[in-house]
Parts: sequence; C-alpha cells; structure tokens
Amino acid sequence: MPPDGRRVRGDRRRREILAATLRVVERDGVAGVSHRSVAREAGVPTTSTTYYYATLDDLLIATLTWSAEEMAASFREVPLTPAAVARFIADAAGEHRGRTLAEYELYLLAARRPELRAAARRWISLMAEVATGWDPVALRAVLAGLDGLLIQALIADFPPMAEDLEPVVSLLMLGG
Amino acid sequence: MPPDGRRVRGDRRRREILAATLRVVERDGVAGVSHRSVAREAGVPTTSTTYYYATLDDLLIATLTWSAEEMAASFREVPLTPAAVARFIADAAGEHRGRTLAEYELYLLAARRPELRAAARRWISLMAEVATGWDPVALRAVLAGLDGLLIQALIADFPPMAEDLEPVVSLLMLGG
DNA sequence: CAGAAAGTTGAACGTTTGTTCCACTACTCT
DNA sequence: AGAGTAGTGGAACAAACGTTCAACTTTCTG
Repeated sequence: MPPDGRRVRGDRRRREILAATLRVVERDGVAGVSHRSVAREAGVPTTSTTYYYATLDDLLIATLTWSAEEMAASFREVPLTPAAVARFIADAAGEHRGRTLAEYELYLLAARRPELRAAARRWISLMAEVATGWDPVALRAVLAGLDGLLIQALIADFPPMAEDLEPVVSLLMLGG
Repeated sequence: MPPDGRRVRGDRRRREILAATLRVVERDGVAGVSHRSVAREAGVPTTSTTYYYATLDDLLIATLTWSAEEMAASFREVPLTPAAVARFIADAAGEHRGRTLAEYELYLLAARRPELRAAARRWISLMAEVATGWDPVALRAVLAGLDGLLIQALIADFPPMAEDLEPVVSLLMLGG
C-alpha cells in the first residue's frame, strides 16, 4: 500500500513546528515559546500547533528532547581526540548554538522535573558507554569539564575557536 | 541625622521582594516569575513590586545578579582544597539549590544578552583573580570542571555528597 | 504645624495567553 | 460512490499578564 499522503504531510508539518520551536528557543528562550509565537515562526495557523501537541508543555518538551537527541547523536560521531572534541565544542557555540541552548534549557527544566533528567543526561550516558575501561573518576572529571566548556562557551564575549579549546580539552582528557 | 524610617522599611521590603523572587525562580524557573506570582510569594500587594522595580525584567535581573553576587561572595570564602571545594558543590546542589539554579538561569539569559555576561561570569573572574600563578590552561580546565560538576549536580537523581565529589575535584585541580 | 517626600494599595486598562469549538477540505478505503 | 479519517484554520472563551492611575497613610523636614 502507498504511504498515506495526509500523514506524510502531517509528519512534515509536525517537524516544521518542532524546528520553529527550536528557533524561538534560540532567539527568546523557553519563556518566548507560546502557541502563537511558534505558529508565527512556522508560518502556520495557531490551531495547528495545538492539533499536533495537546498542550504547550508537550510541544516544548518534544522540542527539547528531540534537540538533545540530535546533539547526543552528533556527539557519538566525534572521535575521542582533543582536536575533534574541541571542534565539537566550538561548533556547539557557533553553528549549532540553538541546539546547545536548548540542551541547557532542558537541564534547567530537568533540575525541577525528575522525569526529564534521563533525556537531559542523554549525551552523558552515551559517552559513559563509549568510554568503557576508563577510570570512573577520570570519566566524571572529563564529563564535567566538557559540560563546563560548553556552557561557558555560550556566555563568552567571542565564540571560542577550536584551536583555543584544544589544549584545555587535552589536559582534561589526560586524566583517563 | 537619624536614618529615615521610611527608607529603612522600604529597603527591607525591597529585599523581601528579591528573596521572594528567588524562591519563585527556584520553584518554577524564570518562566514562573510575574508581578503577581512574586507578590503572592512575598505576601505584598501586586503594585508594590512595580513600585520598587519599574519593569518585570528589572526585577528579574536584579534578583539574578544579586544571587550571583551572593554565590561569588560565598565561593570566595572557600579554601582552594579539594575537600572544601567538594563541600561547596554539594551545598550548591542542596542547601543553596535556589541560588545555583538562579546562577544558571542567568547564564542562559546572558547567552542571548551580552550585557548580562559580566554578572554571569562573576564567580569565574573572581576565581581567576585568586588563582594567580596558575597555568592558564589548567585554570580554564578547573573552571570548566567546576561549572560542569555544579550543573550536573542539579540534574542528578540523588544530590551528590561531598565525599563522592572530592576525588573528581582533586583530579581536576591536579593539573594546576 | 504645614508641606514635601516616601511608601501603600485597590481598581482598572488593554494585551496576550492556552485552549476549545466547529465548520471545512483533502484524502483513503471498501 | 459513499463512509470514514486526517488535517485545516477562523472565531471565540476565560484567565493571567504588565503596567498605570489615583487616592491614601506614614514619616521626615523646615
């Protein structure tokens, strides 16, 4: 049987709404997300956002967990060398800034809502899986260091470049 | 001349409003802060919050920068030993959780509003001052590690204890 | 004691909010 | 062809919002 054309278009619109929500989060933060602001950003009527996501919270959480999943998947492709990790961090503050902002918006929501914590820690548990054989203490130090470099990169006056980050990443990874 | 009783009471109420705002931020995040929610929390009429802070943004920024200043001042008292720093982090996720949450809410606002960045990085520049003579790369690694430990402590299933944190802090500080 | 200054407060304004309803079109399946 | 399903979108609702206003009390100053 051929794919249902209605569902195909519906899924596309659902994804467009998610992407529009992420852009609103990047620009105005979680506080800027409303049915109307997202609908305006996506170029769809207000009611369509409530059609696909029953409540605003559903829409917001779907966007943030999707974004966190994207970030984790992207991180999985990074070789665990200082140069590659430094490049990942630099990109997270530049090209993929919205995704990184969304990650830490999710962190803050998860701090108050335990059910969101697994999603927020997605990239952490993923790296913990990859780094089998590492010393547990060293692993925790590296994970903390990367999280700190990422969030500090977001509030730097000038977006850090990979070359500047590399020695710091290198020192952090030395412990393993 | 004796102190003006009106101003004394006014300053007290201003501080109560700040403290109430911080409690709202702790419970519901920045999104939960409104003139009415803060006034309800503080037990004052709605108009008094607008009397002391012209706009809601003024109130929010005043609260977050005040809280960040408190956190920086508190950090300044910590001896730079692994045990003391680990204790500081454990308390930041427990006893002083609201203050820590406010710090990272400020981070996220600062990511989009450059004028807030100096306030957000207050504790970082303070530690950079204290750690004269450290290797710059090692300092950046430690600062990132501490930031990461703090924010990860907020989304841990169980608040980390100082004893668990100490070896990680110790390893991070070894680089200096 | 009079007047200025500081703070207090309820009522009200226009706007935006989340969400629901309902009439409607587009498409699939039997 | 006709029934059922998926998606569309304008209109409307009550609630909450930020902010302003004006009348009021308390306190200090000359």
